[in-house]
Amino acid sequence: MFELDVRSRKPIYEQLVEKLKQLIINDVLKEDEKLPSVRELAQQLTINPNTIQKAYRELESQGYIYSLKGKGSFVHPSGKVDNEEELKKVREELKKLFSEAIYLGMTSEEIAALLHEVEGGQQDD
Amino acid sequence: MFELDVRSRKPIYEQLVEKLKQLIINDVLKEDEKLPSVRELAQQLTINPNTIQKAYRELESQGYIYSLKGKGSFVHPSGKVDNEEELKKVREELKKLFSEAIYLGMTSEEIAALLHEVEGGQQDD
Amino acid sequence: MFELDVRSRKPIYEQLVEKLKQLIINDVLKEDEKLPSVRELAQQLTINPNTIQKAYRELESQGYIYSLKGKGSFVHPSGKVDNEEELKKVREELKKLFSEAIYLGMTSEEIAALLHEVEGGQQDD
Amino acid sequence: MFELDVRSRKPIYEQLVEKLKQLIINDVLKEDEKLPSVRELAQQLTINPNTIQKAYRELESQGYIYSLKGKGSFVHPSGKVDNEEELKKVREELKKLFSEAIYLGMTSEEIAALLHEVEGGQQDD
DNA sequence: GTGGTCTAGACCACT
DNA sequence: GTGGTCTAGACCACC
Repeated sequence: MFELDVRSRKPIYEQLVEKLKQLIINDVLKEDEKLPSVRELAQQLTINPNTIQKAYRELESQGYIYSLKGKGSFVHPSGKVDNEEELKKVREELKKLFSEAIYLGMTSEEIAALLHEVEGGQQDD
Repeated sequence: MFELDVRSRKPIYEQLVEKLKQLIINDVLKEDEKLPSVRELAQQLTINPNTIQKAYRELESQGYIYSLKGKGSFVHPSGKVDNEEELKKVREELKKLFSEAIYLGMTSEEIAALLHEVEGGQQDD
Repeated sequence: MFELDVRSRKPIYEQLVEKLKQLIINDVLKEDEKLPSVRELAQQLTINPNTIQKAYRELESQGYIYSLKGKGSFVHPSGKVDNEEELKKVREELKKLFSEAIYLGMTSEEIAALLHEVEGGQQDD
Repeated sequence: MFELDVRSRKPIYEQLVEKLKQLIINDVLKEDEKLPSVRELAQQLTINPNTIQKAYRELESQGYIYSLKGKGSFVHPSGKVDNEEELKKVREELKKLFSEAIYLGMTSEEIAALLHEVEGGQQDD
């Protein structure tokens, strides 16, 4: 399903969160689709189930998925994502990254090009 | 000078690195300007000097400052920052953030507006 | 495993970095092989664990090893070492050393012989 | 006469030692030629005289110069340099650098080319 | 007085 | 049990 870089200094559960977020964002995992079970995914990735558990908990608290006891975890419909807090974080991050990119020599045209490249490849809901 | 969150999961020295990077990028700390001494900053922030030094050392290895025994630490002239590796990381980060921002409902116009806001406020060397 | 000179003006952690680099370069420590744990090595060498960690951290930032929380530190596969910057430094060092060697009376034949001696003893990946 | 990089993490007196060594090796400073006086050089480079003093002391102990009380410091005739100890160090350094260069991807041909380049540009006594 | 190194010892996060 | 962070406090090298 996806690759984790065990060599990264980033904790595995964080990598999992990011990867799953990307899958949801890019509509590979559709609204209300069931995610693989903790045990299943743990076996597939040969990773400790606790680590998967932690990633799912994080995704839930960020509003990307919801869990039903005894049934599993599911993708949260995007329109309903509780996003105010997340949006604020993203805006702050963007501002920080923009100034860093410019400092390192990128022009705003290059940055905008990158934006439109991403925009083009993404499915809107 | 700035606020640190000692309770954050993010290590203090990393917060320091980020804050100082921002000050350098936004030209608050100018080329070859002296940073506060390790001990001085430690006292100001009521933090252990070793922690400050760890941050300074990281900034040095990333090319943002240089340190002279017996003299102090200084802002590295921006033209000489080794940036190829850093730039690659920044580009990846931007792409990830763009897709996340769009997913959370931002339009590319809003993002572009944010970019130009940052661009306007930044002093070129 | 190796000898350190605690009396040297060269810091212990730098001596450690050099020794470990040599072991990696000469393929004594193979790709993805686990290095001794920080505490283990500290005990073996009767040196403070923090000092070992400083060395490991430096090796990591230079691309020679990677560290995983809770698992240990491992040799980075050589193909992936970021080497452009390092190579530049090495070339400068070589030129300086060559001129010094010649000044002290070595012939270029003697130097070349030394080179081939090293070359013969080294395992390529 | 020469440039010192105040931004280098290498102590200034060590930079001085290296620069002067290079001048002697490349025959810019000839046998028995008088070096600039400590005070003179200190003023030229706007550097503390103690720092110059320390560099001269180091060069003397390595056999590159000799000092006459009240007269100044002079270049040691190269044939008479006490070089056994230095040579041993240089050989060790060369071996270490060779293996590092090969590890980073240089071929022995490239290294040899570098050697002959240096050899060609150097004046033998 | 400045940065840099080292120790001893505590506590946390991850697996 | 592993690496990572942080503190407190000592000592050194450089200018």
